[in-house]
Parts: sequence; C-alpha cells; structure tokens
Amino acid sequence: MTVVSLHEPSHRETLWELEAAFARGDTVSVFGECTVEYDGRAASSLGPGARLLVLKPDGTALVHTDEGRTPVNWQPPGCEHHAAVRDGRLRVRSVRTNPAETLEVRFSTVEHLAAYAVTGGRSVEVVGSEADLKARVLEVPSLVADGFEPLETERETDAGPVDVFGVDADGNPVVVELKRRRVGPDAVGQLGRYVSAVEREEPDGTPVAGVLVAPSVTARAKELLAEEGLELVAVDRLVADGSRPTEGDDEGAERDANGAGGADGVDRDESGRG
Amino acid sequence: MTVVSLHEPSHRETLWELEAAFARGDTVSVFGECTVEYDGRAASSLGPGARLLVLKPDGTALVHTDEGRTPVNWQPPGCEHHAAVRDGRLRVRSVRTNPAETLEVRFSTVEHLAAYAVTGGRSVEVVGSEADLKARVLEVPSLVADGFEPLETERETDAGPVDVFGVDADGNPVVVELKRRRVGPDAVGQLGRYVSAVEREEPDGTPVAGVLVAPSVTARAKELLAEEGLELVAVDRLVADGSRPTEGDDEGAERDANGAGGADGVDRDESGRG
DNA sequence: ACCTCCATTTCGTAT
DNA sequence: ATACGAAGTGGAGGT
Repeated sequence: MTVVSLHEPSHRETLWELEAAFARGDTVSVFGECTVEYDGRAASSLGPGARLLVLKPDGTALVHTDEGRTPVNWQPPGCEHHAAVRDGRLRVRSVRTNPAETLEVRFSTVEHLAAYAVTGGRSVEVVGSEADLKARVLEVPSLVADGFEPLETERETDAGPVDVFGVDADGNPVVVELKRRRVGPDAVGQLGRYVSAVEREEPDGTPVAGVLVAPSVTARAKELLAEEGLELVAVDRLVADGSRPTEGDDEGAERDANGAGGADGVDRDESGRG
Repeated sequence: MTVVSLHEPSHRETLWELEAAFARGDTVSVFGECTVEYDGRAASSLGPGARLLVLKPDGTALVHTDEGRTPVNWQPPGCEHHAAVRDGRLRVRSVRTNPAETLEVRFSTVEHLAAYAVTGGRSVEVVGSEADLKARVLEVPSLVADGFEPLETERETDAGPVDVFGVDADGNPVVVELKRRRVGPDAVGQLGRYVSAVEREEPDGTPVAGVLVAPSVTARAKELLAEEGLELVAVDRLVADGSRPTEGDDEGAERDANGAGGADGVDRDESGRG
C-alpha cells in the first residue's frame, strides 16, 4: 500500500485513517473546513474557512490557506498529533512541551484525506550560501584587500564568532564579516561589535580593521560604516564568474538516498503551457 | 464539485487535472517520487525521493519531506506554475521574476493528487506580539522607570524608528526598545544605535537613557548592555496578569453539553505520532 | 539545553 | 520598488 486516500469521508472514517497513518509514519494531507486555535509562545484564533492541513510523522503540523509561503498556523517538529471525534466532528491537536504549545484544528467538514509514506532524500545541497562566499574569500584573499592574509575562520571573540580573521600587509588584524546579500544596519552593527571585541583583545593602540564583504549596502548602513571607520568590499557574484568552482571531486558526488535514477535526459527544456 | 482527487493517476491525467485546478484557483496537493531543481537567489539540487508538493493559486510552491516545518524546496508567492509532460513524466515549474527564480519538480511517479478550493478566513489574530508589549508599556509606563513618561512611538531617528520614546523624571530623553522574547547581542546593538542617534539630535551633554524591555537577556547581551551603559527591564508576561488566558473547553469540561442522545461522539480517541 | 548566527528567511509597513 | 525590523521566525552548529 503506497497511498491511502479518502474522498469526502465521514469524520469518523477520517479519524480511523489518521490514526492508521500516524502508526505507519505517513505524511498526511487533509482538505476541509476548519477553525484553528493556537496557544503557546503567543496565542491565536482563526475563524472558519477552507484549508489544507499537513501532518508529518516528525510531529510537524501545518495549516495552509490559499495564500503565502508561511502557514497560517503551525506546530514545529517534535509534537505529538492527537486525533479525536467530538460531537461528531474531527479534531486534531498537536502538542509539544518546551515551550508548551498546543495547536487545535476543528473540522466542520472533511473533504479529503491523503496519506503517503514520504521518505527518502531530504538533504538538499544549496549553492550560493555564505559558506560559498567564505570559500571564495579564502581562495582569493586579495578580494578583501591587497596583501590580506586570512588566518582563521569563525574565530571566537567576546562578541561572537568572526567570519574570517586575518592580517593586512602591515600585519595588523583584520576582521571580515561576510553577507551573501545586500545588508542593512544590523550587519554593520555586527561587524562593529566584532571589531571592538578584537580591539579589546589586542595590545592598546593596535589598529583593527573591519571589512564588510557583501553585494551592496543600504544608504543607512553606508553611513554607519563611515561613522565606525569600517570598509565595504562589494562582491556581487558569489558563485565564481568564469571559474568553475574547483569542487570537482569533493562536493557534488553523493546525495543521501539511493543513487537510483538518471531518469530522464538532462536537456534544457521546455515549453510548459500552464 | 468541491474536491478533486486522483488516485495513482497517470502523468498525463495529472497534467490535465493540474491545469484544471490552476484554472479554478484551487490549492493542490501532490504525492509522489520526484527530484527538485532550484535556481535563483541561490541554487540547489535535490535527488529522488517521495515527497509532498503543494501548489497554491497565488503562485506559492512548497516541496515537503517527512521532516521539518520548512519545506525542503519552495517558491514564494507570485510565481506562475507551469505543468508539462516530457518523456512521459510530469514536470511542474514555478517561475518568478525579480528576483528571477525557477523551481522545477520532476516526477518519476505520481501517487496522488488532490485539488480543493481553499478560501476563506486567512487573517489570524495573534496575541502576545511586540505590539501587545508596547500597549502594556504605554498603559503602565512605570514599568520602564519610575516617572517615565512616553511621548512617542515609532519615533524616527537617523538610525531607524524607536519603539517608545519618552522622558524620565528629570525630563531627560529615554529610548525604549521592546522585545517579546529573550534577546541576544543583536537587540542590544539595535538599542545602542538608537541611543547614539538620539544623542546626536539632542544638545551636547544631554544624557540619553536606553532601556531594553524584554523577558530576559543572554549573558553576552548583558555584558554589552553594561558596556554601553544601557538598562534592562525584565518583563516576563506579555499578556496582562489579570487576564485569564483563553480558558476554553480544554479537558473534558463541556462534554455533557448537548445532553441526550446526540452523544455519538467518539470522545477520547487519540493516537500519537510514529 | 542554551547561545549565536544564517536563511532562497518570509512578512508587513512606511518611505 | 526599496528599506527596515518583527516573527509563535526555523534551523544549524557549537559549547
């Protein structure tokens, strides 16, 4: 049995199938009219409406409307899902502790339920993260400054870990903060805190440079940089331009599941008509 | 027709029904084996596995595995969904511009499709937000300091809007930053920037106080507060004390309400997660 | 468990 | 459109 589906089931039928799905470790999708109550870190109440409820075997619960990437209500992983029928109506409660939070979905109608053993590859390799930017800086330190020499990454300071720490051509300390996208005042503040922390560590009078490496900064961030005597190095393309990232054998080889399918050919598509 | 469901459909059938669902403005749930490619602000590749794909009429696409609140891949609202069959296999592309991003889901098997007109209430009333904390501070200004008098909220400064601005018993300016939860160094930096900005606005020598109102702070944040001469006011309950928290129908209270014979409800059926 | 920070953050509001 | 900060942020990695 791969997938179970109930079309316009009774509330009772839905309950049975939900329990069976929980027992199997299936992921469940339920369409229907419902209200939602949440109480925990905050509290909320959602009036009646047609929605999609997704329940995962890891204790995640998602209530989706027809809009938005973010669920209108949810429960993070680690909950226990409980289903029950009260007054002839299906209720699903997802509960967790630490923090104590409860989500309760009360259905007035259940239109559909589908349950399926969702398993397999769940780790995705993302390219273009801050880690990639760091790799690029370590590969080409001159991006930061002529004569810059990286010494350490994630170097611990009083103010937290410094992305890249090194010295300039004169041997003076340089603190580098990396951001993969356009930054505002927060990132400047972060860099400022790191620079101050390193200044406290160094002998009095040692000049400590702070460099923000990012595609661009907002106007206010630029002001703040100037005020605090920090520099900006604008790097717009994280992924190397012409340089195919030397990863070759290192990174791209294996994903997590079965190697399975080359499946279909990798020709650049397409003419999707929607 | 309220809900459409296809059990183990062919790829072609799925395509037809997807297109019909898009045309109707339905929200769609698809279970099946697939791979996922994403390219946009970053890039990623997800190997084959059994997953849940959700497509919304507002252009949202979500690819969920059996774990986590966050989709393993997604596309935010504003996309156009395109479905096609290539080499006998269903492909769904969700594309947007600004930034240019593409998500492509290639199915090797389609186990199930369900489509439903998800509409209705999507605005949720949340209690316990920063706005509530602000209301509480304005209601009881002495929480911040004896003799504190709020003058303005969201007061604009060079460094951004100040949550609550006012004066202390001596008439000196006070900058208040509100946080609904335990805060780290970032919030202290934020408050520090606001205080500095106000100091620049005021006549030289005017002492400007900075107060962080939050349930608690981390050790490092506490140090930073001390360094910058800022204060902490610990407020643990956002929701007013006196107000009983939504005590509803929780455990078995109302059970007997509808008396008589109607009690065909299965009362305490429960089941836990897998 | 707590702390710190990244994120394809998303989301809302004001400029 | 961009900017700025909140969010029930979530999630990873370290201590």
